[in-house]
Amino acid sequence: MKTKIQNRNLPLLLSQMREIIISHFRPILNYFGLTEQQWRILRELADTEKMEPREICQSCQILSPSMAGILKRLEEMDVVFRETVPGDKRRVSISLTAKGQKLIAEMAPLVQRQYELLEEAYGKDLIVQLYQALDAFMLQKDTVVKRIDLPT
Amino acid sequence: MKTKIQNRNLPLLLSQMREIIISHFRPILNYFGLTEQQWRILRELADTEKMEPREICQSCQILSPSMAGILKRLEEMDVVFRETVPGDKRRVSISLTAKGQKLIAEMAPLVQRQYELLEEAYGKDLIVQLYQALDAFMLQKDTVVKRIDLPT
DNA sequence: ACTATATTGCTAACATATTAGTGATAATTG
DNA sequence: CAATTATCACTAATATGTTAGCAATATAGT
Repeated sequence: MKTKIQNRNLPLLLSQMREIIISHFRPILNYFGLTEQQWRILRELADTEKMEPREICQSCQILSPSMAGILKRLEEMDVVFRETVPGDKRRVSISLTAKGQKLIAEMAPLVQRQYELLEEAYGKDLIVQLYQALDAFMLQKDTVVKRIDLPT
Repeated sequence: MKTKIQNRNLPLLLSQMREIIISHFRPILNYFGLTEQQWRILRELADTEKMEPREICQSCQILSPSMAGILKRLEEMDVVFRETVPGDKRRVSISLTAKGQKLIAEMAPLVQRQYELLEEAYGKDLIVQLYQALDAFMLQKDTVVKRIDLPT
């Protein structure tokens, strides 16, 4: 036996990479009492203003069932609010409250400064190279990939 | 107000990238009744034979408290077993059972074939570029990065 | 109009993540 | 040797991930 997989584990490599980066920002989030998911959502809302849960799910890599609980807590924290979409009673729209905008404004310079420190430490080249590789891939993200046949 | 973060969200970009890749393998894992974490662990064990929980946690990006439950379930599935390390009664060692090795042997060719399909679809260049960027970063992963001062 | 289907957000149940903390053991120090 | 500290695996509590499925509403086709 003793089978080994010949290919490297690309998803794991990406997870490890992400962990290295996010570890430098986690202290900031913790300081403001936010979880990673909460911060991801607030940050998207800062860029896009109004978003519907489904859109937030897609861009923030969070599933709908998780989103329900997270949004509920963000509402209780009074940093986001929801309003129904006129003309479609199923849909709702999420936005930052004034308190939420104030929070973003307070965190933004700290986050940006930490990104600068990251570039200083690793060198701008490495970071740029990584962004380029990721962007090149993302441009083709809708490429159709064949799926292997699974035994029935 | 209306503050925006100037930098792109690198951790999110890496998560999205990972999701694109892993989505092509998830059907294989599901077919064999494995979760992503379970597969990650089995795959590492296939490469390294004996590993202690702490080592698995590090390489598989899983925290110790999660590991306890995951290993318990893998034991119940009879794909791994644990033995105590002689000379240190705190430590244990995890290995694949015969059944676990058989499972790996069965899955390996399917996983490898899917990696090939991935390369065919996206082009080898894109994949190589991505590996190079990640590897270059990983070589420097122990670089010391300054941390911003958080307001007291 | 009427039916069938799709979409949206939600809940339930279970698995895993996250953080803090525990008991047992080992290593270190005085 | 005794006392302190560190390490290791684990548990507890809560948050989120994952999968399946539901009710309400919207859309398309007849």
